[in-house]
Amino acid sequence: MPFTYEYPRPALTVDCVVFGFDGGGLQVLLIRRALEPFLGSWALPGGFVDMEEDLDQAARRELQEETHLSQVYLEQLFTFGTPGRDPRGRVVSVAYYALVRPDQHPATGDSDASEAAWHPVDQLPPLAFDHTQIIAKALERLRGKIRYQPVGFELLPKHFTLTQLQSLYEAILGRTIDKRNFRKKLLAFDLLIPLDKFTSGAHRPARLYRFDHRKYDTLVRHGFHFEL
Amino acid sequence: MPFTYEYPRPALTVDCVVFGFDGGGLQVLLIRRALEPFLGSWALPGGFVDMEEDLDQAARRELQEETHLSQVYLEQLFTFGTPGRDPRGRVVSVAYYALVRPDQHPATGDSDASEAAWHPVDQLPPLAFDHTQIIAKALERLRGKIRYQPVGFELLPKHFTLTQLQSLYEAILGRTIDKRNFRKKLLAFDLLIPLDKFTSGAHRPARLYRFDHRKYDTLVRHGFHFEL
DNA sequence: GCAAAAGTGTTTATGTTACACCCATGT
DNA sequence: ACATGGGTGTAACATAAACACTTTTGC
Repeated sequence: MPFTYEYPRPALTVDCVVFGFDGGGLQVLLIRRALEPFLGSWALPGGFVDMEEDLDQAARRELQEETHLSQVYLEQLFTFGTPGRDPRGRVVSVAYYALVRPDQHPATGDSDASEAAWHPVDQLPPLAFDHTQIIAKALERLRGKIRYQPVGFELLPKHFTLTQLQSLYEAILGRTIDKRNFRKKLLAFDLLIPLDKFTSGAHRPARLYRFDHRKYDTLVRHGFHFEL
Repeated sequence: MPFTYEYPRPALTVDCVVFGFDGGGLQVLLIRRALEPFLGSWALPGGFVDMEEDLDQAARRELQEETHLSQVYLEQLFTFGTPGRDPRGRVVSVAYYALVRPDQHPATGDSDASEAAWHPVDQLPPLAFDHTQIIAKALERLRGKIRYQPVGFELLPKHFTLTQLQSLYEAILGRTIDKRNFRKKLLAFDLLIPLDKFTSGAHRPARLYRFDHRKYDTLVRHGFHFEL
């Protein structure tokens, strides 16, 4: 069947808010724009959606192309379409957010053409388009989500210590948490598998754990609800 | 600045999942399609986004045009863009969901050209496009949202009884709730204003309440978090 | 032996659940 | 007077919060 709509069409893009955690604060991955408009400004990785690809695919492709990231946790965030958000004309953007583990982080100041760099979420430079707003919305979503879904693990190495996990929660939620209560509560879910592996370094070694995705999925199917 | 992108563009539409509550179960407002494809099928109200209008505006306009609804609670849900979801070609749809009060309900079997009718969410007819999926996603979102944001009030008359409110929660959450505990908890928020107005009818009159939106907004600004 | 981070239990306060009877009205 | 839905409190239980010291390592 031929495609016969006569309506004018907005351009359609995807943009990705990529979150990372370095042990200290939450970071966002930005690229320097190599094209007008906003040439040279920091911006979210993203670009035009191809005619035959799904929206998620478009987001993954752009991430790959502009930041060399693949295999990340990715979720649709919100669609931004206010007329005027792009100086060139009507552009509607489907925004996504991604969570990447430290071991997946591309080096800041990557050799590639499109320079990508991590920026602390609370000290962002001026950004192209409405990307500041998009990041604000992504942060809000992440803050809400982390409390009732175990997405935090996507920001940590596969093997992590309870202290790392706690620091992550503290960084995202923006408040301190009692160590004993935190550990008690998380271990009570019985979703963290203790490993026979420990950190080494200047101080007492800490036990490493991994998150039991399989068990979590099974529990969810049986109506289980993770909460903080 | 002229608009110079050379990329092919998907068509862009909005679709609205309109929820209503009649005291029994949760309902969705559907229209019969007056055009191909899916002529005569039930579908969500929706249509093409104009070049100069915001996405929310487009959703409100389509609601007005197809169901005569205005002034409803409206929120963006998700953007559906899988190639093939529309037999005519690539169409990306930004889905919204709306909550309407019983006193705003358009009469089922409206006189207008586009026939609109309420359908119980758990007994939907076959729908056009991927609208069944869109409704499923909207329901999921509503179920999640009602527990931590006081959106339920948008589905009730401005003045309502505690029993109505409880029935609504039971309908959406799909389980029964203890009457005394429910009332205790809700009244403890101190966000329901008791009125000097009562229902009349066959039995003991029930006190009417209204939700204190102002106070809620103020509390939220001070970090308050409504939950169940 | 000291600095630095890891690890561990108990008590108290708070919130959640379970549960049964009387009340006001229309017919 | 009876049928129907409206309205109310308390005790048991479970969950969350507060809180301080010992352990292990590298230097």
